[in-house]
Amino acid sequence: MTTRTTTTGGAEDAGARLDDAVRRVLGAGTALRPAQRDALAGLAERDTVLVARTGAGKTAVYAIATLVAARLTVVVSPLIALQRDQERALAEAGLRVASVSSARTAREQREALAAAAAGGLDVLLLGPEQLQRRLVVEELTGADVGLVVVDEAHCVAEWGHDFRPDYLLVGASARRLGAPRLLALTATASTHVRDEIVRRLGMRDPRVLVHDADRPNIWLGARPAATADERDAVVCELVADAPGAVIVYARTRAHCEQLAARLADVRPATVYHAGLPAAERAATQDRFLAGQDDVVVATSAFGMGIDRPDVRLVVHAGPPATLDQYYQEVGRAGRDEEPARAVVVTRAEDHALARYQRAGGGPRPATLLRVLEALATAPGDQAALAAATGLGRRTVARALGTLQHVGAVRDDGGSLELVEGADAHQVLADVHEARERRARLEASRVELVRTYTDTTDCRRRLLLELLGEERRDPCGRCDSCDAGTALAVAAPGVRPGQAVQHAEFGAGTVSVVEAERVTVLFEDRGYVTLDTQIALDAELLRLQAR
DNA sequence: CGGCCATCTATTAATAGATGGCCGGTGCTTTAAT
Repeated sequence: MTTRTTTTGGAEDAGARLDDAVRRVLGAGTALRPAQRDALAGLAERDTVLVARTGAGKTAVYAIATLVAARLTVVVSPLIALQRDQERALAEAGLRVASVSSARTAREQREALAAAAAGGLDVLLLGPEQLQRRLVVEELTGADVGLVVVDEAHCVAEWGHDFRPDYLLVGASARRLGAPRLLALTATASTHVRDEIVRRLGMRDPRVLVHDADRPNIWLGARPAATADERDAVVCELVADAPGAVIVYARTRAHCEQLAARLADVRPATVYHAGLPAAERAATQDRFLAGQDDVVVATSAFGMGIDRPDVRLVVHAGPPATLDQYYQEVGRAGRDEEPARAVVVTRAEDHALARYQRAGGGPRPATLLRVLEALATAPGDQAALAAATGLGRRTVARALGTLQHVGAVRDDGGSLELVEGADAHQVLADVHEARERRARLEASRVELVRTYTDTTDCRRRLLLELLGEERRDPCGRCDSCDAGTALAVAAPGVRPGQAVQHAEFGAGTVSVVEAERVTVLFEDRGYVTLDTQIALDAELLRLQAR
């Protein structure tokens, strides 16, 4: 175990250290961008959520912070492929970096952890699952961890609940490493996703910095279709007419295959989804990134790490899962700042799939009871609980995430404990309540996608307000603005972020303001779209003073 | 919730239409067998 003491020689010294770190990471003559400067200032004192577009240099932020602090930074990253990219970039900047994942041999993993514990590393990259391994926890507990970075932090909110439950445990794991500072990074997050990131990671009084949400060079549009055939025909027509590189998003693997086959007459297209062999997926991605292929038809699997500058069109054949995800996928267009387009083509029935996929289930009450019993009689870590209950590790992780969320379980230095006085029936009731609330929120997020696809108001304003940026005027770069159907907002005083009280739905926050409608995020109901004038006139909705 | 496939039913015997059941996205991990 090594504890490094940093000599703090006043502000001048700190300033010099920062300048030196900036030079080392960005190269001589490159200045920090505003987003980077904001994030770095104050990171030493407070947990931070940084929402900034891809390419804004989020990696450089923690690289610089690491050099300034001269302590170990642990980076939680969702994909091994991303870890690999980051490792390369950080090594190029001269940082001592390693990663722990199943892509590494047991020996490499031990060496990386030993180096981390001995002060021989600047950055250690790993996935959330690794933080549940005893070996990893023990080594890192002895390390001098100053900062935990959660990269692609929207995964905490979007994947934790069902898909990758270990994401729900990242906050507790981070605190176990000696309560280091937390930095959450993401390119896109609506206000409620940001809130959830903060809550789930257990951040204390964090700064939430949002930069450059808008991508002004991307024209936004939506096209309705009466039938599936018409929808796919419109998609093909859009692809045929588009210059340069195109990404087509579909919701199912089968639909990807169908669309690619149909496109073959128009433009050659490759398919990308998680059902394909890893080697084929990698080859498809490489060919697209290298500019050898220009059209990819993909599910949402084609996402993080896709950074090709000259994508001219992103088409969605069917509605995206959520608007958060939509903006993330749209954001892969026009990274070179040249004009690009994003069009979603939908048929009303297509929203059904999203409703199904987001309904979610969560652990069954019987499963929760077994885990609760095991916790009462034999507390231990995740692996021990899996053995004690006879449940899979994944099931246990899911149950623990759920139980932590309702405050029934505490993660205390490697061992999980039942909170004193927790009553099983009460816990199950709390879980049920939390699940109902979540189901309502998820259902409302699906409806919000419909609000977007169906609006005749300015689409950009709608998207940006959801992401927490207020726009008063139509953007002039979407189909609604082109058609002249986007109107200035009629009801002044109803603004994004405004706290409101609704007669039936209770307390909420204004999320999106259209000309005649307002979408409010209610704490208990999720997103609800109301006719502004009617709601105000009937006194259903009251604006709260700040 | 809706699409798709297999099976069933009805009826101018090979095909149309109805019915029921199943499936749908995202990635880490680890282990067992070559």
